[in-house]
Amino acid sequence: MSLRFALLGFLSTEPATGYTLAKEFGESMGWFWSALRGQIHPELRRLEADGLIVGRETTKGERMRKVVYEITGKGLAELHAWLVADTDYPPIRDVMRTKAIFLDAASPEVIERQLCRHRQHHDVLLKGYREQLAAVNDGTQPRLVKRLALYPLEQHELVIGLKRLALEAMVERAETEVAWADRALAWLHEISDASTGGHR
Amino acid sequence: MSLRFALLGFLSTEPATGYTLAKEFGESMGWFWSALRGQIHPELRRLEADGLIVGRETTKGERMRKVVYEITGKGLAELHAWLVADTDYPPIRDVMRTKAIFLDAASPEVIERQLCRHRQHHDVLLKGYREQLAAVNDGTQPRLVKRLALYPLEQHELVIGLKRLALEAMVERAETEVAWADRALAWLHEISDASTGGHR
DNA sequence: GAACCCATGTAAGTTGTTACATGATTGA
DNA sequence: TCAATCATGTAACAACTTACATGGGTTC
Repeated sequence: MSLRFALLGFLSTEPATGYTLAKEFGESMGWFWSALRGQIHPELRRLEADGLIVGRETTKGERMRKVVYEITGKGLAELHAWLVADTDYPPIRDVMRTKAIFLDAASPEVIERQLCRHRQHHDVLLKGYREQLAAVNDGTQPRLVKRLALYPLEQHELVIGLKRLALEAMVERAETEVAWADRALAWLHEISDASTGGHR
Repeated sequence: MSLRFALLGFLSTEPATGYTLAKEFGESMGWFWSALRGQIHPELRRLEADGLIVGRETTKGERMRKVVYEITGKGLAELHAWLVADTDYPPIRDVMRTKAIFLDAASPEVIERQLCRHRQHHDVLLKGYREQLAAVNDGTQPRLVKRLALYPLEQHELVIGLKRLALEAMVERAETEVAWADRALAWLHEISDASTGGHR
């Protein structure tokens, strides 16, 4: 159910087309909630059917049809209800750790490779989140700028602070993963050295 | 596709019934990969159809039918192939952070409540993971004991180490979340105090 | 005999992925 | 004119949740 609210949240900052939303949910918005076009277009039609958004049909250039979606009062009310409601957390499904507990059946080389890739995966994410955070901190993050325009000055600290906290959480998580992989790799080398009889 | 491999992994330690698997994937195994009966029973039938496991029909007591599933050679080969293959990481979908960036539309009380619940959610998980980790460290974790029985003594350090690492990752993640929530709450109180004119 | 655990199974619905299918606009 | 980008949509499939439906075994 959360894509629905992620879309409403996005549209509560500014109207957008399905295409734009799909791009955003694969890019900046996708740092928190990702989704593909195949899911977004149908969801938008459902949101419109429920009266939470309205699509205004226009054209780009002469003939190119496009639909700009705007959030409605009812949509804002739904969004607020979701913000207040208890968050329901997804069930735990951790591929890497599930793999890790059965990786005793593989060679040290395979284990090492999996840990390196894990490190690399999260290192890429880490760089992305740090960039986003830097943009928030120097006031160049476009989504944040648009969101701030909706609020009076005395609220800006709250708006910025929440976005910063969200990004900091993602940074910290990625850092934790990288540090974990490094520690795991160090341990692996330690026990490999020991079992090869202390060669060097 | 990972439930398939989580089941194969479990069955590579010992045979089990669908019921037992469902219980495990809601309990100890569920600390890494959770699944419900409605998904497990059909998946077991698919695994059997593919020749990766075999179900041996027995009875409990006089009349109570039960099917104990065992992994086959082909199943072990599939499991090993998955261990070696590149892990594919799920797309990012973080409910709390998605909520956080739109929470500027809610009152400080709502924000505080969401952060408290977030802290509580992860604190409960943290306690669970710490218990599991303690059991691994003092050799009383039943799944680990069974897994160790499959390996010669000189491999035990590796088996234990991998399980410990997996649990440590979960502990660290939960700790990071709790610390984040605490920091967020402190920040929230700070800006609330400031905006109410420094009363006390 | 009541409560709780062991054990199986399925069907409907929701969410998410992948691939197909189409066409206009912009800029090099 | 070619490539990239803007724009829409759908259909098949895979993964997961929820609810229904049944019945034996064990223990107090």
